[in-house]
Amino acid sequence: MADKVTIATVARHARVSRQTVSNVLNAPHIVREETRQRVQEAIATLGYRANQAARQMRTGRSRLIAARIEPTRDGINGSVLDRFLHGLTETADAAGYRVMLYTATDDGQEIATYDDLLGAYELDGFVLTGTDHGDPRTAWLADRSVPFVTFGRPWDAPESHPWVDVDGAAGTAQATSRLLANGHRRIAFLGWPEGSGVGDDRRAGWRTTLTAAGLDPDGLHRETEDGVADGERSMRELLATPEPPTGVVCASDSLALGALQAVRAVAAETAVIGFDDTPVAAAVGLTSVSQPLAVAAARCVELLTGVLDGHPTDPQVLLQPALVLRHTA
Amino acid sequence: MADKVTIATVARHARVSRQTVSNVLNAPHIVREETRQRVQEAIATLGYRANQAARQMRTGRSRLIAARIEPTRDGINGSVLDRFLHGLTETADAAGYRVMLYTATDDGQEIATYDDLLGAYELDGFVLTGTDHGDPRTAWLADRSVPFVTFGRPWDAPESHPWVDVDGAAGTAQATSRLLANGHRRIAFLGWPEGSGVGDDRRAGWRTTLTAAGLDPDGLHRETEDGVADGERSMRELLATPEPPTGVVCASDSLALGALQAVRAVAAETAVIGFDDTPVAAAVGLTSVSQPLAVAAARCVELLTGVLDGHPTDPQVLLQPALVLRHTA
DNA sequence: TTGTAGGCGTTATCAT
DNA sequence: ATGATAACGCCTACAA
Repeated sequence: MADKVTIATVARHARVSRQTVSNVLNAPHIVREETRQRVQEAIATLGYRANQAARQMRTGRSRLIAARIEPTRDGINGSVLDRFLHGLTETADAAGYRVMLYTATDDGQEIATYDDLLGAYELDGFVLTGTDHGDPRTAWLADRSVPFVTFGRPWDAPESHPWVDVDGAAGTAQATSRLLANGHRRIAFLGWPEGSGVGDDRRAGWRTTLTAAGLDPDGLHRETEDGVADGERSMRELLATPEPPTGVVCASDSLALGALQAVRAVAAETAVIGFDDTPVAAAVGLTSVSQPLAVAAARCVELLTGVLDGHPTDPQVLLQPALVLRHTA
Repeated sequence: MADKVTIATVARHARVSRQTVSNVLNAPHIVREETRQRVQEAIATLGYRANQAARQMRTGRSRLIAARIEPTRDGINGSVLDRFLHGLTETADAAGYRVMLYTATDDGQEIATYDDLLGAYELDGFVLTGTDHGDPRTAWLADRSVPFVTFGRPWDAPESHPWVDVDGAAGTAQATSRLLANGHRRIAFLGWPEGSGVGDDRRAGWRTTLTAAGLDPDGLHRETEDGVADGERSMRELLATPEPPTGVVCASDSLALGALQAVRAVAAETAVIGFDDTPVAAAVGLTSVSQPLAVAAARCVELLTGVLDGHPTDPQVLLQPALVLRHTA
């Protein structure tokens, strides 16, 4: 490794004081143009980079944000997080921040990790994913006034902290409308047990759309855990009813894939729409609701850096999903 | 936020000097047991955490390693990286390191990022994925003696740097053997154009196994880009030959999924085996070769921290994949 | 507009 | 075995 280039090296090279170099970096407007040029040149030729550790010691800011990486549970929906993280890293980078990863198996452990991360690395902020009712993590962070954003609404208290989310109800409403437009009248919904914010939201979009069309949603929905097998089982049940649905909207691509298998097993023609537009959906030709993940990630970074850099933006962002049409509906 | 707890706070609380606290942390053996206990207690009650920035300034080490997150290209194979990153984060954590993310669109840009990261954050090391023949990135890092490990062999010079890889040839050999054991004699291979280390390796496993069984592999393989549509097209070609294969081994789950669709389209019974055991494979019941990604990640961290902490281990690790049997073979 | 002095929290060196 | 002192690179007063 070459000799370390510090602010002093640059100062010597540009024949100015260290302070002037620092000013060029942090307050360019107070430096005379000619001097600024000379310093910039020196910086470029020497390949100087401000040492973050030293800067952090002085300013207390690390320009680091943390995000959790989860153990691809079901696998199919895991790719959502993957794409979100990628977007996060790109946008953070552009804003001069870096993303640090951590894992946690439960909320308690995750909070302990916050403590660690904050103490050791003085992280500037957190991006949380998968929040739910009464999330202890947000309370902990808020108590200590640690800046954070969640990707996902706080279902209890919508205005309690900055968040970015995708309008799931609008997504399932779009899906349901699509089926209605195609002439379907008996449209079912496959989702998760009542009580999860995300799941209830997605079901609501389907329900209100059906109701608005003068149709009765009763008996046309099934609730299970998220999984291909669960989706298949539920769909079989629906297909076995006296008046089986001719179309089904699902809360996830996993459920949709299961539904699709059930449909094909009995050689039915039932239309199927999934949620998340995962690679699996693309691969099997499944019509699915797509979340704008890159945009969501970018908004998260904007919100966070806005707070950090003192130019806060509108703290709640609800993005609209889009229906990606393929072969199944 | 509560008052910052520094080494001085702990020292005062335990009625020792700052240096003694530091010694308890970094060289416990030279501190008298009784003193050590008292200091440990103070650390615990105060919730003290060594400030990494300050430590880094002094030692020049950040306890940070970097890994790239890629834009889920095909999507199906993207989950491989996802699972690898998760493993990386977990193992690094256990070893006292943190993972920092970066993105890059090409090798040149990635190298520029190394420069940034090294200059600004003094990263301790890198974990590279997806290396190929004559990779400029490894050369750059080696030139500057930056510690790094690759997940993937340097196909040119196997001993040039530490790496961890999965034996792809062994994987396709297993797959081929499985088909042979099931009585298949015409076993095809769907892979990528010659020239990629990984692709050639996987094809070699199939070829040698067939040859060893006294069978002729000629004309039974197709090379395309990686994608579901490509796999389907190639498989259609093979199925249209006078003596179509009764089984096919694929270099990826994407190709295998395409192959499966081609097979089903003509209502053939051809056995299909994929590679990577992605969630898609699990979802559609595709038999696939599974890479031990968590283990690979753990080995990468071991290799890297071994070098960093001065107890280097065997620098080349080749792991064995396993065949996951499902419905398609 | 530019230069000087001090300190952020830690650890290495040296002295006790 | 323990303590004092200096230094890592930077930034923020303040002085010139």
